[in-house]
Amino acid sequence: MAEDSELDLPASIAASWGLRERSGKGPKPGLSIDRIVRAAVAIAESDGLGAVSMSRVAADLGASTMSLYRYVASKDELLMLMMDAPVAKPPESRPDEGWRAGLERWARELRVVYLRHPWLVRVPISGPPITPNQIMWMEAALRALTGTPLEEGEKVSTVLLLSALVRSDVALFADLQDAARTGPYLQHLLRSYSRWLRTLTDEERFPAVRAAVDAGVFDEAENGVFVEPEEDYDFEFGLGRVLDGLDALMRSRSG
Amino acid sequence: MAEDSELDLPASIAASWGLRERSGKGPKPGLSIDRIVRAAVAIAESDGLGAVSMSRVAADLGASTMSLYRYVASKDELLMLMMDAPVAKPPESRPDEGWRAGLERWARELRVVYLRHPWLVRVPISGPPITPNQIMWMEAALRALTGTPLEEGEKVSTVLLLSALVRSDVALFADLQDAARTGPYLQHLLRSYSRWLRTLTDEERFPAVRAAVDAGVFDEAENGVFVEPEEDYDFEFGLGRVLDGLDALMRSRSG
DNA sequence: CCATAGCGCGTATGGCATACGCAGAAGAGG
DNA sequence: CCTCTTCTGCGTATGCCATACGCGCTATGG
Repeated sequence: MAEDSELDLPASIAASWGLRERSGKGPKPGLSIDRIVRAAVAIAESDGLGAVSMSRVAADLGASTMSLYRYVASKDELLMLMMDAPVAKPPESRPDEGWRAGLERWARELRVVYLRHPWLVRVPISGPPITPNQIMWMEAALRALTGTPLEEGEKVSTVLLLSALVRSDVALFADLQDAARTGPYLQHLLRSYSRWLRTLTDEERFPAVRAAVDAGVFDEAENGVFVEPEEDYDFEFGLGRVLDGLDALMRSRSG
Repeated sequence: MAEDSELDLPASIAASWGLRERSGKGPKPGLSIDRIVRAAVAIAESDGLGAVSMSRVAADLGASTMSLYRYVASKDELLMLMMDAPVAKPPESRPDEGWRAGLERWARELRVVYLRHPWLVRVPISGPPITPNQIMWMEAALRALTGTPLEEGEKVSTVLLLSALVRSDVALFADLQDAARTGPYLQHLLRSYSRWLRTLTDEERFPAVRAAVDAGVFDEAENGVFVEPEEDYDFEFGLGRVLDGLDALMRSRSG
């Protein structure tokens, strides 16, 4: 009864925090959570998240499908662990830089990680983060905000806001990549998005959308700009606005 | 060759824009896209997006599974149409209110719609919006920004940013609802999130997270606050920051 | 009146996650 | 050394799922 709260965390998650004791009995395990997660990530990396099935992962490891369930209770658990793997270590905090530079760097680096693994935004999220690396990223962002006049709740809200910004930005890129994989059909649809939008929106009912379309805002996808989004316009704009808004709040408090 | 660009839009999407001519031949259709979408939405509403299958939709309509494919080319298409249905009509623009009040109202109303239909954030998005109501919401937001010193691209970025804010906020609520549906297991896990976070994070490696936990930031889920989030703290904070950031940018330009 | 286009749907295929149980491996305690 | 317990890999089976295909029918335009 003393440790009942210990027991209801998924076993593999507990393992990722290093909280499992091997009983030493029984046969030596032929696989490991780590190898399974790595294999699953490799599949997502090359063929997209949709290609990750228990049978495929097992086949790539030369094992049978059901043997995976000795290590992972369900596919959902595997997905949770997959989300934790590629984010690796968050950026170190530099004491010399202010909160703004710190958050900027944090958000940009998170975005780079997500861009390298676009399938991350496709994992259906089921609850707040509990895996180690996810928490470490949160720690890094919160650390950049220590010493600011924000309340704790506001700091967490800020981190959520920045994460949402990164995820939504990368989602646009993931769309393009998925489309490219699915075949030329969706790809063509995306490329002609601007044209379609113009066809469907008449000047009377959609003047504002038309203005944006005619200004060429949606032509990015038609050229290749979207495909190598090292420095993305949308993202930098959103990041700038959010940080400006934080700056305004802090100034109104400290001064 | 003149109309080739007309042909590669999914038929049901074209129908939702009112672009289909019925040929009048053949038997009378026993179903309609509208009824199918409504039935699918009803299922998502009551049992979650995961319960929406072609067979379930057909059964609820008293039809066979395959008959649905006469109206909808694929389940993905159905999902697209489902996303369009509940957002209905966006708020009307009020000429007397400024951009800030307009965007505030827009974001809050969008959030209310999403909160009423939390499954919306669970639909895997596959590309930019093309359905009529989605575009009308975009129009409404862009309209609130006409007359501001923002460039067209910046206006669109702003709308994307606000949508991301709404979606990420509602996603938290959707987690809770899904957990409640899945059974008491996940529900309990979510309720004890704060406790778990505290157990897993030691003071040395996670001082900032600990500070937030100890300040009670994550206790919301433990009480019922999260469940009736009519006015949510995170959301209003994020919205305020983004609008403040926009305000700063506009001031720096117009003055 | 009949060709044709649109309709409903039965059947079949190939995928998926995963429950269950068996057979064997290997350390633990006597 | 023996046996019991625990853990392993995995074959089999269940019940979902989306959807390709083709047949029989219907109603209308020519």
